[in-house]
Amino acid sequence: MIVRFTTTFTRQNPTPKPITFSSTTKTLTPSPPNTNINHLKQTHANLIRSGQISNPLIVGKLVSDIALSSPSNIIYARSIFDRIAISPNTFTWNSLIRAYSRGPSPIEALRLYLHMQTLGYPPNNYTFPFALKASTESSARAAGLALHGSLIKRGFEDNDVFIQTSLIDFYGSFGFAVLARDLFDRIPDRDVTCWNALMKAYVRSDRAEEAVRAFRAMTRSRPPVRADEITALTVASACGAVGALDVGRWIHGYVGRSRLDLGVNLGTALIDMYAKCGDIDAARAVFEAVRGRGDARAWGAMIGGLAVHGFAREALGLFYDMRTVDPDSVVLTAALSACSHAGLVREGLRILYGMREAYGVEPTIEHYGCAVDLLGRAGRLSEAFELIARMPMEPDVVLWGSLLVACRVHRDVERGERVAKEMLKLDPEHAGAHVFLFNVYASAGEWARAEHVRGSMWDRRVKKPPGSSLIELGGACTDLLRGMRRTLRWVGLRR
DNA sequence: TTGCGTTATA
Repeated sequence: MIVRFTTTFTRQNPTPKPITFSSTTKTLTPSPPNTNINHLKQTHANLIRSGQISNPLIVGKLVSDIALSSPSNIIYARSIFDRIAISPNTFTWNSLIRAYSRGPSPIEALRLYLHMQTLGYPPNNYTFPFALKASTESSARAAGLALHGSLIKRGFEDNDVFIQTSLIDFYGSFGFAVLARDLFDRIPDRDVTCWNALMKAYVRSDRAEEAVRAFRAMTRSRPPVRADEITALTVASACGAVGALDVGRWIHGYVGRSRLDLGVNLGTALIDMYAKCGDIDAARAVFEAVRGRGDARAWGAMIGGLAVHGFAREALGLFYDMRTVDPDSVVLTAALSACSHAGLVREGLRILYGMREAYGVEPTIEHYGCAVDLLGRAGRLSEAFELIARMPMEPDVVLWGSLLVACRVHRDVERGERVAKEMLKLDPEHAGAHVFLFNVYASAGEWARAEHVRGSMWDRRVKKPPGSSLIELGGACTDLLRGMRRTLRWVGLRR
């Protein structure tokens, strides 16, 4: 195999160029993997010819570039790594750990991290951000905590902003906003990235108001820290989460004023923010500015936004308008949800059954869930059950949950009871399923069974979370009760 | 050689 690359290469390029691929491959990385990997294979061949394959620094870069070019190439990279005749250095280990941490099996990065140490290679300051990323990606909380301990012992906690940012992200991803904040406060020279990580930590801990507050603090900090696209995108998603339309509009204006590039990523975040805050016209306007960029995510945000605003026809029109962009799994979910909201059963089922062939997207449980919701809302409950029986995967609580709502709306007590019982098998503490069963038994006068359900709720300490509504008041969102109190204070009816 | 990144269902 290697020989074949070598001959191809020699025929095309009799005089191999000096090894400058570190800069060329960097620019190649975003291009489609098939073309990219051929270049990398040539580079690999070239290295073998020139004998530089035994240079650990150069091989490390090659391994890294191949592994990062596409997740499917990690195996190829690994095979080179495993064959390095002389012992690999820490750089090479880091490169592979980095690649795995961003690929489909980040846990492999943690295995390598342990492995390098059993072979006597100590991790350095570059190793920890990758290993922490791998812990975050694979939800390996214990591993991340161990890494934190290990890096403290090695004295990296206080003097490396990359490691500190990775730690903020790690704790933030588990919802430990206080720990993230604590780490952040101890960073002497804060750059944009660690501010961004802090804001993201707040968003992930359901404290989006804090994220917005942190953003304001960042703009006022000394020395000044300039916001970048990721700042704007994170703040926009925070605004969407709490419905803070005023701040959302302001960040949109800020993007224009500070000449930040409104690329697809930022555009997608703004579309979603406006849609979630109820300003669908503003969402449409942003979408028009970025729709030509050929990114399925922007389309997904727009189609989904239109669907929840009741513009199902427009959403589907947009979906069928996708010519140059291939719909991804999310776009198809959004299209199905549009059908669901508009009661377009046949259209939705056609999308579900045709998606593999038409778009090459394998239906997931989310797609089946939408279709079950679609049938359920339309009152076609027996068909919903048939679909569940035919699915290639086991139904989850979310899927049963949408069917339970449908059973309640269409007053199908018998099926509802079955669904609620299935849900309690999967999640014995599910509040909604308990309440449903209780109401069914109580309204049928079956007090013994109703009492039994109530007892089980008591034993499991299941509590139905109280419903609440949100309103925006003075640029921030509060729950309705708090908002009303504030309003009453304003008009002088309350102190 | 490094850290932060948006979208969907219920």
